[in-house]
Amino acid sequence: MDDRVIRVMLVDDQELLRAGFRMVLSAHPGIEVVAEAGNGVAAVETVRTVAVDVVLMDVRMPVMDGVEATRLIRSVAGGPRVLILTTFDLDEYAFAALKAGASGFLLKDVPPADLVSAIQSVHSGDAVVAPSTTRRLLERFAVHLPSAGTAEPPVLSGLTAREREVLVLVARGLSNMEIAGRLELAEATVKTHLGRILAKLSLRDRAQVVVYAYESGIVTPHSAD
Amino acid sequence: MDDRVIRVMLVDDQELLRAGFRMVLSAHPGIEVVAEAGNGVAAVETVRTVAVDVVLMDVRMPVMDGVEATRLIRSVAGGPRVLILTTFDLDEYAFAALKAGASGFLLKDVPPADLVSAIQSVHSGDAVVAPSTTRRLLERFAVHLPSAGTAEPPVLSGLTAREREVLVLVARGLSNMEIAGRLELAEATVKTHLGRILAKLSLRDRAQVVVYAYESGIVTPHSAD
DNA sequence: ACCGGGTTCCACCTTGAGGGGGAAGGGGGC
DNA sequence: GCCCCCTTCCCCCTCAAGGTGGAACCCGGT
Repeated sequence: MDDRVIRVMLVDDQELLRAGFRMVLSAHPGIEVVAEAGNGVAAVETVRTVAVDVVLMDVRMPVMDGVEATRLIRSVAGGPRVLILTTFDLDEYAFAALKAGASGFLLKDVPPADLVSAIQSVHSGDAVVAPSTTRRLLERFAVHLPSAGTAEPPVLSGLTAREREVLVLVARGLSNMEIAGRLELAEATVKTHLGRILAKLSLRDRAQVVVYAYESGIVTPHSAD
Repeated sequence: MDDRVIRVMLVDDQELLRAGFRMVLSAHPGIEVVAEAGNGVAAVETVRTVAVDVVLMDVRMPVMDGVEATRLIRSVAGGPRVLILTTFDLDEYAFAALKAGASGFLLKDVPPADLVSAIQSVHSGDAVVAPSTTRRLLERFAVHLPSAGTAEPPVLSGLTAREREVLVLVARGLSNMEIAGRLELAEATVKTHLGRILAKLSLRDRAQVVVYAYESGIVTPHSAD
């Protein structure tokens, strides 16, 4: 059914990431990267002139985000199918993108083999969802939560880069000493960062940090590290 | 994480089909077929005596069908996960099986490589759905339909009822004193229970309890209480 | 009657966690 | 240069947390 190669477009604001995907995909004879774009507007314009089968689309981008770009691309008949790529396993983005017409949803740390098969599935009209997201999807489906909910944004905005690193490790259940070892810091430094995390997020102790991390989607059950 | 092989049980009334699956799976060193059954009743009895990690379950079977067998198998704590296999892409069966506690749903014509990765995904706690079914699932979800939900929480191995109560509150970020107040207990009692929880689950502190609770699905993000 | 497990609570002890306060280097903005 | 913020690390202090051991009660099975 697939005699021709699948023509893929990469849409992501990070060039480095696009380069990585291009390298992975170019290793496969059945796939060819025929176009790239750094934001949603460029992506929508490109699919008008270049023949594309599948779009790999980042969610977070400047100018126009992936959800809106997906909606515009899918609004055109015979247009390419869109496969969403994100860094975090955020359900809100996933569902918004799927409602906008995306055919699937994958994490950026997807193994190359899975990426290829996902592209093939999408191209043949099927939908794919990252395993970890599928589980949540099924849970929502089976339990049928009130849903439709507009979940709150992950407000870790006030946190510095270092603090976010510490937060993630706290959320994995590590002690201050273990975190210090992992980040090659003194325990005192870790305690300083953690103290600021607690203050900024209005949390009391590390256990609440773990709760916050899961509830906000910063970490997700069974996500690769 | 997966040093041991994954122990699989095949449940299908057609011997020929079991033989086919057994051959495919035996080619993989990470998977071992340790049991087989020709109907739901036999399957339920077998999982009581044989250690099984993943059950490949047919839906249509004499005596007891796969949906009911799945429900019974999943009602036992620490029981194996169930992956549903069907010949036709019938949504009704898929959804019924998923509601009964199945971790996934595949067509019998699944490529061997996909079957193996599906078994591994299910074994590691993720859910898998055949691509074509995923698409229907998403379509249904996008419209969000109503459905009668029977959500049963996963039962913990070894933990007593009281310990599970304490565990849930710990997983919500409460301190020992707060838990004591909520359950109308002395703090000493809460500490006793928590101590046993830590010992039984091989955890170090309450932060790891929170991680465990989320990872095992005892508590889930966005759940109203 | 006896035993075992669950639940409740106590006292005692040790340590990691968290808060307060300070200090020093580096880098970006003005 | 100066200031601000991030990052790094220190000391001191307090207390919740976790570990150990013991005890009492109830209930169900032997």
